Amino acid sequence: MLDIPNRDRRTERRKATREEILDAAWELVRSNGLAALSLRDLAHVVGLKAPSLYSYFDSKNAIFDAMFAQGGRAYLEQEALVESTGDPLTDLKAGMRFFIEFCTSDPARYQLMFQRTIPGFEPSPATFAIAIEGLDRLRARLARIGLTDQRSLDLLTAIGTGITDQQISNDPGSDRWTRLVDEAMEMYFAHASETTIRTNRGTT
Amino acid sequence: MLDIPNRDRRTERRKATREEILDAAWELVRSNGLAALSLRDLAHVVGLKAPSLYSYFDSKNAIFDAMFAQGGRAYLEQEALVESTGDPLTDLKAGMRFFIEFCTSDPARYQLMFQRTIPGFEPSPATFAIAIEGLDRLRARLARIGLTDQRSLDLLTAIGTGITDQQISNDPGSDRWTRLVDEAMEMYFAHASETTIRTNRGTT
DNA sequence: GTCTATATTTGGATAGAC
DNA sequence: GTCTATCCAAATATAGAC
Repeated sequence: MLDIPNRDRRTERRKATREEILDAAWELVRSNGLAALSLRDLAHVVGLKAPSLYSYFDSKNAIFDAMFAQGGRAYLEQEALVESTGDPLTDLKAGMRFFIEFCTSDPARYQLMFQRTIPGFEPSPATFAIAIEGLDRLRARLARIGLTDQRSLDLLTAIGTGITDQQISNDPGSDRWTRLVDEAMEMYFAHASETTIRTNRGTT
Repeated sequence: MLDIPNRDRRTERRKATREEILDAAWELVRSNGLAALSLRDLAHVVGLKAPSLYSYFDSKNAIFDAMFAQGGRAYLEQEALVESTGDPLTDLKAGMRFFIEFCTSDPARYQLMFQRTIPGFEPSPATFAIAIEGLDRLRARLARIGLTDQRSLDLLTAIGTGITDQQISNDPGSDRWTRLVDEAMEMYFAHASETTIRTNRGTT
């Protein structure tokens, strides 16, 4: 018998280092902000010199792209765990609680994925597809609840991002706005129900 | 008769140039974004070289500070023009329409004043005082409508900033979210009224 | 007050030795 | 794959002549 036929240790090591780099990048952007990420700092954290990073990523934006993709996959994974009860209001609350928790728990990630504040960065098509998949899941979830018209969905996303932004901007690390989620969803649900009924009456 | 006794032409000219510079700065940040403002570009627009700006402002942040103050004064002026009818819902709608219009009509100004995205910039105490005055006016307006508890105010600001952010981020220059203001305020008002009544019943 | 020239810093990115 | 050395670009800010 000869040696084990090329169980690519090299590729595995390479992948592991890539993940080390991305982990360090998250650490840095969480403490210094997204805009402050520099390749020198990043390399230093993982014990390399800046040019060595180019063996793993083509550019700084390629690193942002990989981070965006990680964020998208995390969203899909966690979103799948949100359980449906069949009761519209309960499910609406749970869905919104999840979204806001996902966003506020990592402001740097939120900034990267949902606000577009890095000059010159756009996710690659492959990465963007992950984000689109996330939006589709959200739309499907709301459709199951009975919400399909654009106007209602827009109002809902405004409430969700409003709570998220206020929480991140004005009370980071606490819950002054996030604790309003359930109340906000009750308010919204009452309104949406009434509007739908009224519309149906008008149409029939 | 001698010459007119020192009607400080020098000081007036200086002030005029300062305003020219600030006008040019607004122009640049509106078209290129707040973060992209450079002193070279700015100087070029007003027909100067970069170092000459230091005759008018101590630093780049001093320019941002002056812009912030201008924004604050504009807010106070325009806010004073919003008329009160005495009808709570009508006034609530008008107040929120004003706020959202003020913010969305100039995203760069909104970014400067309400989001804190410029690394290293904080408004000076004098400038910040203008912003505080604006917040006080807002609080007074809502108190006249009958809204005083923090929770209700927080929910309201979340809705306002949510509509603003979504409009700016996802449909700039149009009205996909801003047109929802009246509906959102009806929803909110119905909820706030109900909550208050319920609370009063519980208390009495 | 405005200019030229320059200091200083800080990035991203590349070349080529090892 | 990693390094040293370097390039290149952009930006704020200062010094000193005029």
